[in-house]
Amino acid sequence: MSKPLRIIVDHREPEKLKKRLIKLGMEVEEQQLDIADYIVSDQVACERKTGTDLITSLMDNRLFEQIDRLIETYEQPFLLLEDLSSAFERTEWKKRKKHVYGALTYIFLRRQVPVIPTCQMSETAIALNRIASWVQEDHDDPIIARKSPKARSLRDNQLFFLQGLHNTGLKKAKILIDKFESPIEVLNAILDSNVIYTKTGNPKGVEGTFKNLEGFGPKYLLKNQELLRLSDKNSQ
Amino acid sequence: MSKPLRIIVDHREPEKLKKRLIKLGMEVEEQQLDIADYIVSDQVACERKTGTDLITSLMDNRLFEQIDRLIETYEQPFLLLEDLSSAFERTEWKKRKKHVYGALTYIFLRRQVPVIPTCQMSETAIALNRIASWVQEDHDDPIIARKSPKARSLRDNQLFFLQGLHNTGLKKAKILIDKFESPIEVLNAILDSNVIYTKTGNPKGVEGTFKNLEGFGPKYLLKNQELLRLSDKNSQ
DNA sequence: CTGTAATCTTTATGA
DNA sequence: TCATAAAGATTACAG
Repeated sequence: MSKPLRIIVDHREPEKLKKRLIKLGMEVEEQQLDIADYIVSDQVACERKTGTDLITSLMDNRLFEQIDRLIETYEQPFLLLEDLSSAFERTEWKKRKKHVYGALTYIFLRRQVPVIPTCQMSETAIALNRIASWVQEDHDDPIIARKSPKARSLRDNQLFFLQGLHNTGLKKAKILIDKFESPIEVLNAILDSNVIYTKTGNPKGVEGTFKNLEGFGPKYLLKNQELLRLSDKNSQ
Repeated sequence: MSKPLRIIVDHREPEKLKKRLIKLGMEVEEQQLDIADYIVSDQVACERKTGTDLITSLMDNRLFEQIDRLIETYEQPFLLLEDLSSAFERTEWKKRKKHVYGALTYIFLRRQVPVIPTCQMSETAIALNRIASWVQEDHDDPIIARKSPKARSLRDNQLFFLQGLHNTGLKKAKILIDKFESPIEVLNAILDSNVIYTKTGNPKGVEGTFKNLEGFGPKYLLKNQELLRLSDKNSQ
C-alpha cells in the first residue's frame, strides 16, 4: 500500500462525514476554510451541498456568490450535490423544480462547474475518496492503456505494434509490413523519408520510399517522425 | 412569448419523456441519433442515463466509448443522470458504489464532461427545458466554452506507442522513454543489446545499454528483437 | 471504473 | 551453473 489519501475538511462539516473519510483510510485534516468545504489539492476543491442547502442558498442568493469564489480560487472546483431529492420533499418547494434545474443549468453552462451527485452522506465520502485517488495517486497520466493480447502470432504482434503509430490502424499497418518486411524497417523508412515543401513553405509531397504509396502523405510522415524522434524535453 | 424551444430526441427515448417535453411547450423533433440522446443545438447535446444504465454500461465497457464519441462530436456535451439511486437498488450492486463514483470522477476530471443529476423522468424533462432555454433564448451572458480535456501530448502518444512492445505496459514504457529520450532510441537500444549465454546455452544476462536496467532481462530483449527485426516470412 | 486472479519475467538465494 | 522461491509488472476477466 502506498501513502494514504489526504483531504482538508472545513471544521463545520458534519462529524459523521469526517469519520467516514477516516474509515476509508484517508488522512483527514481539519481547518477553518473560508471558500470551500473540502480541499483535495491546491487545484481541486469543492463545496458540498445537500438538496436542501441548494434551495436555501438559492433563495437568499448566496449560491452563485459561493460558486464564484470557488472558481476564482481553485483551478478545478466542483460541487458535491448530496441527496438532491431532499430539495423537493417539502411541499412548498415542489413548485420550485424549475428554479433548481435552472440553477444547475446556470452552474454548468455559464460557470462550467462540474456537479457530482450522491444519494447520501456515506456516498459523498466515497466520491471524495475516489476524487482524491485520481488527483493524488499515480493515475496522473491520462493514458488510454493499450492492452496487447499475449498469445498471438508474430505477425499479429507486429501489426499491433505498428498500430501505435499516429493515424495508423490495421489497414495501414498491413500495408506497411507487407512492403517493408519488418517493423524496424518500417520505422527506418519513415525516418528516412523527406517531405518536399513548396516555395511558400507548405508541404507538397514526399520523396523516398513513400513517394508512391497511397495514404501516406506528408502529414503522416511528419507526425510519425515527430513521434519517433522527438524527446519530450524539446517539445511541449 | 417568443419562439418555442426546440429539441431533437432520439427515437428510442421513452415516449413519456417526449410527452413531458411537449407539455412544457417545446417543439420535439424525433430522429434516429447515433451519438447522443438529446440535441439542444449543434454544439450542445447529451446522453441520458439512469443509475441502472450507468452500471450496465459501465460493466460492458460501453460507457466511456459513448462519452468519447459525445466529446468528439459536440462542443458542449453533458450527461443527464436520472435517478442515480437506482444504481444501487439491486443488492448485488450495493457493494459497487466505489465503481460508480470512480466512473463519475473520471468523467468529470479526465473528460471534463459535466453531469446534471435529476431525480426522475419528469425532472429530466424540466432540466432539458431549462438548458434549451439557456442555449436558445437570448441571455445577456454568453455561454462559456467548455475547457476540453487536454489533448494527448506527444509524451502520451510515445508511451502509447511503446506499449506495443512485448510485455510492456505503462510502467515499463515510462522507464524506457525516461532513459532513452525518444522512442526510436529505445528501439535502437533494444536492437543493439546482446544476450549473454552460459556455457550450456542458457540465457544469463545482457550486455549493452540494458545491462544495469532493472526489470528488462534476456527474455524481454529476445522477444522484442524478434518483434522488431523478423520478417514474417522467416518465421512461422 | 474497480478488484482479483492468472501469467510472465526478473531477481535473489542457496546448493 | 542450476533450481527454486520471491518480488514486480502486465494481462485477463468478472462484476
